[in-house]
Amino acid sequence: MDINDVVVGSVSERMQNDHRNLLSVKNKKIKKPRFAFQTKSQVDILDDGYRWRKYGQKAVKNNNYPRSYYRCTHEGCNVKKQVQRLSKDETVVVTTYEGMHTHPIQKPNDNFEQILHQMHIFPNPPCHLIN
DNA sequence: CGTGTTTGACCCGCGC
DNA sequence: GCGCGGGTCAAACACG
Repeated sequence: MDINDVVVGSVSERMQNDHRNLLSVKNKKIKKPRFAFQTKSQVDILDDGYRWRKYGQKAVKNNNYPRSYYRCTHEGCNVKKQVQRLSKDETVVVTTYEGMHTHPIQKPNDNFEQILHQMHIFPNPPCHLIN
């Protein structure tokens, strides 16, 4: 995919509450970092340099396309990510990262630098919505 | 043979 | 208490 296809914007639709997120919010102000962004790509496999292992796939309401759940395969790195495709626009893919990587990238990827750069630009769009 | 995907079952919180 | 929606597990399978 082309980096130019990355759409810089916040996710309009609110993501589901995470159990752990609710817990941490309840206990403290600690909120798990959650970065969501949309990409315009034919393929929903966005390789950002990390190794992802799919652990689930569920259908989404109001959406004909399923949502895929991925987890970082690195030991001790419990970063999760879910990829969802909009039924409205098949070419738009919503990618939501959960947690932060604490290890170097395992796979060189030129696009990743730029994607990371894009991600750094955004704060946490749905942050206030989650809390 | 090691690693990642598929896919139905399972679990849990919530609303009725 | 039960059903449902959403998230995860894990065994079987695919592929290099």
